[in-house]
Amino acid sequence: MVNQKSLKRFLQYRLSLIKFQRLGFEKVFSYNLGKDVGVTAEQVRKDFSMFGLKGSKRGGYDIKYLLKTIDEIFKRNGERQVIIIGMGNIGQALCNYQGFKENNIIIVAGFDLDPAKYSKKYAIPVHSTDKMEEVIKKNSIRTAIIAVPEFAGQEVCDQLVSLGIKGILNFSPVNLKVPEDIVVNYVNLRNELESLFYYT
Amino acid sequence: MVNQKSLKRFLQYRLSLIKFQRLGFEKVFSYNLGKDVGVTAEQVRKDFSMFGLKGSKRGGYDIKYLLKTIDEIFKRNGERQVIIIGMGNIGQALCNYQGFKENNIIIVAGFDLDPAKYSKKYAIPVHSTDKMEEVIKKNSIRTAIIAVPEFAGQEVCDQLVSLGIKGILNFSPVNLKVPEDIVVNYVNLRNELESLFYYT
DNA sequence: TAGATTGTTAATCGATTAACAATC
DNA sequence: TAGATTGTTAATCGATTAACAATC
Repeated sequence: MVNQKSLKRFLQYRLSLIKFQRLGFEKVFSYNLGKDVGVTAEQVRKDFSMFGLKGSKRGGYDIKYLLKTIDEIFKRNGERQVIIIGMGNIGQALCNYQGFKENNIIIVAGFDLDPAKYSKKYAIPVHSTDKMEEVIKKNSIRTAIIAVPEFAGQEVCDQLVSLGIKGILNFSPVNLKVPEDIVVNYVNLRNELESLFYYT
Repeated sequence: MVNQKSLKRFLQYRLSLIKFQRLGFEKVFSYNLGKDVGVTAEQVRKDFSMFGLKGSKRGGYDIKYLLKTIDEIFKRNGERQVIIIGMGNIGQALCNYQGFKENNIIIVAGFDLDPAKYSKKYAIPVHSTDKMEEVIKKNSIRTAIIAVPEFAGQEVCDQLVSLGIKGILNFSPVNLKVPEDIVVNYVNLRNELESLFYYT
């Protein structure tokens, strides 16, 4: 399986490439990108070669070509759909997050156990978790965000996997057990902040 | 400097220890903790020994003692104060985040360039960035959250460092250049989600 | 061409895991 | 005591970096 870290670097390369393009550049060298993103030039070349991105031994890399290929890697040309399970604090914030909308990531629906949340007051429709299967099948969803409390994390994860979800962004503070073809990215906001108090 | 990854594991050990305690246990072995948190028993023992946490060669580790020591590492006994720079979508969500409040992390104030945000409509007071110095000095703040757009990330970071901030939680998609005694934790929600579409 | 940069193999580095002596 | 677990040193592993031949 592909290196998750390098995938995330590609998204940073992309931002950097757009910057260079705006400045009028058409080509970049590995050390230009590396410096801007904060990695070595070797890392950039290694990442590119792993994904088959080719440069020219004199002229460096063509920005347009790189951007086009990176866009393909992340399916940026189509609409990218995702669902959220758990409409608490984090779930609600994410469904309003501009950073997703601006990058044609569509949050199709949210799911929650609490019927009080099925009203129309959110930016996305919110359903009972019973309807997960229906929504996933109808839209061929492959990607989901788990934003439920600790106790429900693994159970929700198991459901999602059984419904064909391949990639999970997990905000619950649980180490999820998943089959090896499923990818989980962990975000634990509390730990990221709290660990800094060590230095206080 | 201390390993950031191991610091974050300690916070997971803590959650796990609390679970064991609720179940009536007073002692745990390294393999109990490891299994629950999703790391090896060797990792647990290594982490503990790096921070000087001692167990008994027969009875394992004392839960109360571990929790007490971990609480000290993260200054959990006092009030832990932090500020947010950038009251956009992410900043607003964070200042309502229960996960912080429940763990005596206090967001003292938010800062933003937009005067329209200085009103009283948020859970925390929001000021002009001009007032950062005053607030940081008065409260002896050492920890800050950067939630500004890309273009402002580095500038805000430089300001914070010059005002004595030691730990930064950075939500802006920028590789921050900081002196080596400053610790930056990166959270890039968009990258974490978008990288999953590779598997779609 | 000469110089510069890519692409890839080898070396390094850091973190994780294995092994095992110490010992409760 | 015998058995089990810690604490730590050595081995492994994976990812990053260095080196350099290929070549534009």
